[in-house]
Amino acid sequence: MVYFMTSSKDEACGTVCHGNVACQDCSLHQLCLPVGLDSADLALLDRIIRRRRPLRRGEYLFRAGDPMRAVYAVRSGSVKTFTCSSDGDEHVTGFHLPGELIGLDAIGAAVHPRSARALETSSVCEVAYEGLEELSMKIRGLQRQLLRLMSREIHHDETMMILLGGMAAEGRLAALLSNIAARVGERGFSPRAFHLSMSRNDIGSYLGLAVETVSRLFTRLQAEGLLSVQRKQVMIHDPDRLRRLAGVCGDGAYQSR
Amino acid sequence: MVYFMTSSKDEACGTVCHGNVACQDCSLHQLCLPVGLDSADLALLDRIIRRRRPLRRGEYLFRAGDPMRAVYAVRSGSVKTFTCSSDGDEHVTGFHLPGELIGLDAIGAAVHPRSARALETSSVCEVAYEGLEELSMKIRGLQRQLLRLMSREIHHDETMMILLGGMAAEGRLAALLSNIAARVGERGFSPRAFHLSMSRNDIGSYLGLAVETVSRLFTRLQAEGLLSVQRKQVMIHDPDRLRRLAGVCGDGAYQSR
DNA sequence: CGCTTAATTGACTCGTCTCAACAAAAGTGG
DNA sequence: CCACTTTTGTTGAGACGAGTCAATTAAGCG
Repeated sequence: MVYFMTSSKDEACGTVCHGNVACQDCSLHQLCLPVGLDSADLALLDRIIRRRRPLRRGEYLFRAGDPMRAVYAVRSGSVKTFTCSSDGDEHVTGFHLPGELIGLDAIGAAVHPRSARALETSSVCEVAYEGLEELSMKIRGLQRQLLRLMSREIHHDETMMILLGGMAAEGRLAALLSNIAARVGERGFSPRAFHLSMSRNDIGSYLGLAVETVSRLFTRLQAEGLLSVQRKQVMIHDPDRLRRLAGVCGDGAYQSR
Repeated sequence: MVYFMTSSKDEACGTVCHGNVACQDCSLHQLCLPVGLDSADLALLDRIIRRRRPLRRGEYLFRAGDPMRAVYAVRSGSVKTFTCSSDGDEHVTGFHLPGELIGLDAIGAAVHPRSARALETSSVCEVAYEGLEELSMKIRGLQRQLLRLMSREIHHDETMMILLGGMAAEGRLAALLSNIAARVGERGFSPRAFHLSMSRNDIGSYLGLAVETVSRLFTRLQAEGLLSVQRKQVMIHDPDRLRRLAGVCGDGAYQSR
């Protein structure tokens, strides 16, 4: 199993792939599709899930235009989704951490509208969509969780729209970092110190900023003592101030620029 | 029934509210939740739907923070969804035409994350969420359509993210106008000439632009002969060129700025 | 028919992009 | 294992698109 020989440096969340664990034994149990299912239901769910061999950094999970046959759950590592513009360069639409579902935007047209590739060595569960639809009719908890996850995705994307439409560069980066910190935290790792698996280019593309701007912002935030960063390793010193920069108030409302 | 005495000028899509039509007899049948249901199923669906009295322009359908008990389908008129920033001004997250569902972003947290208010006199169907979850377990076609609509919403929001993150002001407005034109067209009205029910302010907020910029863009697009606009009435003269400005190529890919 | 709100237009400012150079990693092959 | 190339990230200087402020006009609305 040569695939598992990835350096720890190459793992964003520290999650190491342990081969073919069933949903039942998966540590992402309480974040992913299985939330609220009993072990009988989990056994049914397992039947429509295929654990693929891990993807190496840069490998495609699927490409824009591929027919949609499954949705995917990240099990370890991280994945980005993106479109290519006519002149060839990418626009990143999302970064996906373990426990998160990819491909939910493809259900409507039965075709994947974006491409997905691994940001680092990553393993992924493939959930046959037909089976998922079928099972959701039988297992109330599964349907509920699927709808919940899709709803959250909508909410997250709306939040990004507000961010991109209403906040200046600094706020955008602060929001992304706060968001990643929170998600890393939910997965049981320190929200204060983590590894960014994506390049500055990807960050810029996601936030609608030039790479140079992203780089300058990191330098600025570091100078202001909010965080320290070297290369891809980030340490957050003042999470509250970072969140305030990101425009989130106590009540979750956003402040305009 | 004083509510139905709205001037035709006040209706974005020309759809006039006809009172308590059942889903079966609704002209939005093939766009809304009922897609693919037979009349027995439609009768069941009708039982969880309440037709509310029409909203007048500016009336709230729900407010950010309200507990989520239902999702809503626009029946006539149009509705905007938005958040308020801490200093009180709005950020618009969506415009919703007849047949479109509102409140799908609230399922995850069981609380509405945004507010919704009518842009003009509008009628709306209230779909009790608990009933919808229940019924989707029984009616395969309903589940399928609900998932499809949510997936399309995700796809649409991603497209907006790409737009806001990657395109200049002109492209953003062109994209919005093309999009509205297409949706108006799907609803059986002319995609070449329509009424914008939202203010320049709303458009600016939605596109992440200042009102003044929106105004100047309209003037510029008109000067270039792409469209003519007076007040809220828009006539598109060159839909292809507009779509090209919006950055959409034949294959649906986007071009960067 | 005034009053208020919405839309337009102009002048000026500023944030972010672009272009360009350079530095530091990270691969690549002898 | 080291020299070389390529990729990725950082920094600086200048340009420009879109924001802000301010004034004016045009619509709605009571």
